Amino acid sequence: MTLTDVTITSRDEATSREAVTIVSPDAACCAPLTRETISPADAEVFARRLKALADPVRLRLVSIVAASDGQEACVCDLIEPVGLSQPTVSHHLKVLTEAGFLARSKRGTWAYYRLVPGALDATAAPLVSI
Amino acid sequence: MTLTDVTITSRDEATSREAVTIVSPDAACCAPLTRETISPADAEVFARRLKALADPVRLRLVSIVAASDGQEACVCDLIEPVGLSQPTVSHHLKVLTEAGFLARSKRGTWAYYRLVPGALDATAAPLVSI
DNA sequence: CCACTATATCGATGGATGTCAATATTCAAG
DNA sequence: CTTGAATATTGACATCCATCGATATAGTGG
Repeated sequence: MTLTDVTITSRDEATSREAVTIVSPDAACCAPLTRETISPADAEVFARRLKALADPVRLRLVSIVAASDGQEACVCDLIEPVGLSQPTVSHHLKVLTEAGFLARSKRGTWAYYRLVPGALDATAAPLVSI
Repeated sequence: MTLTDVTITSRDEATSREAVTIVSPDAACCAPLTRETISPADAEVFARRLKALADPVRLRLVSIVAASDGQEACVCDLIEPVGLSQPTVSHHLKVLTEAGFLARSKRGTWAYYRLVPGALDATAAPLVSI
């Protein structure tokens, strides 16, 4: 991403939120940044992924799927372990799928959710390099 | 970790009326777990930590602090970059501090927030081993 | 003590989210 | 085509959360 030096006005609740970037070194009066910071857009994307995981039920669902044979589990086998209603489990699985952590494949009447390889690692990696 | 009661008893008796379901000889009818799954309590704790990070503003705050000299930044230097009100920034910093990602130290009138070493890595680690 | 600055807390508010019951949809079997 | 089962979607509701303005608290200097 490109650096855009922006004179940040006061809190004029305008919509220019994407333009906030790191401070150029010459204007280092207050906070000398030694590295580049995450861009607002990247933070938004990353937060969305983390939010999909930041739920105890969804963490358990991912864990059960990951621990299942072939890293794949049927919905009917996920309802009982988490102890919630079928629509709720379906909702959580949808959130995880839309976030890229699970993938759905239907076989007959059953829907199987499998772990997307590398999805969890791809989310963990930016954390250590933040 | 403790192994929660993984009753792998299938719900086979549900269809015991007259339909003799043909079960494949490999007996992999439902969900054979090959590994241990996360406990509900651990999922709750982990989800709480992830939730503290799953916000674009907080991710940017952590990033700015991490990129600052000495991995430490004053509140007054964090308000402008994120473009939000001072109470809101203070709120986010509190959330991050209570979650163990930041630590606060007051010097004079100013409050400095610094990165807690290893906190991010400790959160990223369980993700890859889920 | 008083004024000023930096930060934290409080109260309110609009929007996001987790949950369920009811219903729709999809698919296999008769 | 009709029935039944597995799953997804919808609508409603309660709760949580990000944000702000107003205010309180703490620390510095006169």
